Amino acid sequence: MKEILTKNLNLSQMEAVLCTEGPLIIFAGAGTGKTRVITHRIAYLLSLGVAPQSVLAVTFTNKAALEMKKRISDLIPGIGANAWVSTFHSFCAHFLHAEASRISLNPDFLIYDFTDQKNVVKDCIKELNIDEKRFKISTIADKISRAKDDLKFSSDMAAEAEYMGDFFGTTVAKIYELYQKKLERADAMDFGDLIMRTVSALQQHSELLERYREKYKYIMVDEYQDTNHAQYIFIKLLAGKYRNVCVVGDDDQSVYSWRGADINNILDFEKDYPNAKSVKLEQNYRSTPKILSTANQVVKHNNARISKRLWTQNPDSGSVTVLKAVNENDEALKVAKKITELIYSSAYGNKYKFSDFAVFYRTNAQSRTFEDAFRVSRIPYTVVGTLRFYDRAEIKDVIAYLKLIHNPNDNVSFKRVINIPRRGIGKTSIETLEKFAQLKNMSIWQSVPFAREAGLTKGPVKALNSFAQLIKDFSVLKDGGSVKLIAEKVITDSRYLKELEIENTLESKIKIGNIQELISAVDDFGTRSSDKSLAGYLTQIALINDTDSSDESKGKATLMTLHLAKGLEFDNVFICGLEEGLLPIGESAFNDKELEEERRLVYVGMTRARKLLYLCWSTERRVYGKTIWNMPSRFIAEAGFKDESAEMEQNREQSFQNKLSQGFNRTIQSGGSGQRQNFQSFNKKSSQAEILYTNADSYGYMPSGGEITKDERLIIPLKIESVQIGTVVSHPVFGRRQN
DNA sequence: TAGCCCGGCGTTTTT
DNA sequence: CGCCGGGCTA
Repeated sequence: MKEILTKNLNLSQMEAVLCTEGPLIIFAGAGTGKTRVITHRIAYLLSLGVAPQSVLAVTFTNKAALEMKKRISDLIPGIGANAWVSTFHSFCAHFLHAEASRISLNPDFLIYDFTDQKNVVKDCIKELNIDEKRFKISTIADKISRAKDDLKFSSDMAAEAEYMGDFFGTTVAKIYELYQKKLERADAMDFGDLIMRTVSALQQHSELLERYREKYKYIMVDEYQDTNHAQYIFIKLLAGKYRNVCVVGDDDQSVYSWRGADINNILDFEKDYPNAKSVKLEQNYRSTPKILSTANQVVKHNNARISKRLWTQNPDSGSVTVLKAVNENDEALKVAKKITELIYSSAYGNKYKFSDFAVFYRTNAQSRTFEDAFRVSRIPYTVVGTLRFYDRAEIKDVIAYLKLIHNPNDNVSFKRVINIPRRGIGKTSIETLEKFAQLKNMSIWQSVPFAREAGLTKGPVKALNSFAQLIKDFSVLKDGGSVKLIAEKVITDSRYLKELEIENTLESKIKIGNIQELISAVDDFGTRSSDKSLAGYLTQIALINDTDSSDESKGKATLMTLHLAKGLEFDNVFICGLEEGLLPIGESAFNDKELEEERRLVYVGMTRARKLLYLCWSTERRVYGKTIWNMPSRFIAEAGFKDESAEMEQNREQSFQNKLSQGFNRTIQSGGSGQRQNFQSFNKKSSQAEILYTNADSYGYMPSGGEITKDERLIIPLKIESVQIGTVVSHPVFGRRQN
C-alpha cells in the first residue's frame, strides 16, 4: 500500500506525504502537483489506520473539494470516501446546523448571498436616513463582510472608529449593527456569519471545542494563502490540541487580499507553529523552462514572499512572445490570428484544439473585443464567469419564492417576488407596509393581514392577500411534497412562466430554458441528496454555485479574468491588456502591496501555460468611450523584454505625470499627434532571458536592429493532411502564404 | 403604478 | 460607451 502511495512522487512530495504528525506547511508552487500531494497524504494517513472520520480537509471551492474527494476515493476505494472534505463555508454550515440547539440557533437558517446582503444594507441605509451618495451600498456591504472576515462585531467596529475619530467608520458600524439585527430577525446568515458564528461557538463552548478537536485529529487546508483571519482562527482552534495541521499554499498565488485573504497567514505559519516542518515543492510538471523562467523573473520583484524558484525537466520548446497592438481591436485580432495559425499549423503537427487556448485579462469588460474578433475569425469560444447560473435574475426569482415558502419572514425574498410577476403592488405600497411592519416589530409577511390598517388602498390590499394565499398554498407542500413539485408549482401557479411565454422574446425564451434547467437541477437534488427537504436544498444552492462548464467548454477557446484562471492550465495562454493602468490596474502601481498583488496575478496567468505564452499589450485603448494611451506594463519589462534606451522609463515617467495631472484618466484624443513612439528600442535580450521575439509582425514594430529571432513560422493549409511544408496555400483569412 | 429618461459611474469575486 | 438606479411624469 505504502509503495503505491509513494512511488509516483518526487522527493519533496514524498517528504510532505510521509510527514503526518505535527504542523506542516507545504509551499506548493504552480504546477508542482499540489493536489496529488494532498490526496496522497490523506490516503497515506488512512493506510496507517487513521479513521477517515478523523480527517478534515478544507478547500475554498466546491470544485476543488469534489476533485479531492474523487481522487482520495480512487486511491483508497471504500474508506477514502469517508474522509471529510469540504469548503470552509460548507463545513461551518453543517456545524451550525448540527449544533444549532446547543448554541441557541434556529437550525433552519437561510444563507444570504452578496446580492441579498446588499439589499439588506440598502434597507438599513434608508431606515437610518443615511446619505446614499456618500455611503455606497456595495462599499458598505463589503466593509461589513471584511469586518466579519476579521471576526469583528459591529461593536468592535464602532469602538475602533470612535478611537480613530473616523466618522465614516462610525456610520458603517451603525449600519452593520442594524444589518445584523435584520439578518437575525430573518433567521439568515451571510457567508461571513457562517465562519464567524462557528468560531464564536467553538470559543464559547469548551465542550464543543473539545469534541471537535477530538474528532478531527488530522486537518489539512488547501490554498492557505487565501485564508482570512476568521478562517485562520477557525483552523487554529480546531488544531489546538493535536496540532496535526497541514497547510498547503503558494504565497505567490495570493490574489484575493481585497476579499479579506491575509497573506500573512501563510508567511507567518512558522511563527504560529514554531516546530512546524516546511516543505517546498518546486519541481514543475506543467510548463516549459522558458515560461517558468519568465514567470520567476517577474515574481521575484516581489518583496513579501518566501523565496523559491520553480524548475522543470520538461523539454525546452516553444516561446514567450510579446504581441504589440495599436488598439484593443487590433489586439484581439492579433490573438485570433495567432490562434488560427497555430490551429491550422502543420509545424505543430496539427495537434492544437481550440480548447488548448486561453485568453486572460484583468477586467471582464475586456472580453468583448475578443468575442467580436473570435466570431469574425470563426473561433469557438466560451466566456467564463460573467454571469453565473444562480445569479441570473429568473433563477433568483424562483429561488426567492422557495426561500419565502421556507421562511415567510425573509423580507429580502418577500420584496423580491411580491410584484414579480406584476400584481399591481407597487413601490409605495410595499414601502408603506414595510414601515408599518418595522413599527410593529414584525416581518413584512406578518404585517400583510394589517395592510388596511397600514394605510394601503383597496387594489394593493386585495393583490397582497391573494399573494399571501399563493404562498400559503405552496407552504402546504413543504412537508409532503418534493422540492421539485414545489418549484414546478411555483413557476406555474405564480404565472411566472406564463408571463415569460407571453413576452415571447429571445430573452424570455432563454429565461424559460434556464428555469427548466433549474427544475432538472432540483430534480437531480431530489434523487441524489440525502437531505431532500426544502431547507436542505436552499442550503446546498447557497453554498454551491458551480457553473459546471466542463461540457460547455469542450472544443472552445476560453476567455476569462486572471482571477478565475487560478488553478487551471492550458497549452497556450495569452495575457492581454498588459499596460500600465490596466495591469497593474488603476492606482495600484502607487501602492506596493497592491502592485505586488497585480504582479502575482500576472504570475498566476503565466504559470497556467504549458507550451506557449503570449504577452499582449496595446498602445491605444478605448475605455468608457474615450481613447487612452497606455505605456507597456512594467511586467513586460520584468519578464525580460528590456528596453535599453530607457525610453520606457521615460514614458512611464510621462505616464505618471499624466496620471497626477489628469486624475488617472489619461485621455488623449485618438488620431492624435506625434505622441506615437515606435518602441524600437525594445531590443532583444533573449540570450539572457531565454525569450524570443517571434517576428516583426507579431511585435507590431520592427526592432531597431531589424534582426528577428527565428521562431517556428507557420503555413496555413486548407486541407491540413495533404499539405507539405513549403507549399503555397490560400486561406480565407490569411490569403496566400508560403512557409 | 409603471414606464421613461437622465445622470453617475465604471477592478478583480472561491463562498 | 453602456448599464443601472432613482426620480419624474402620464
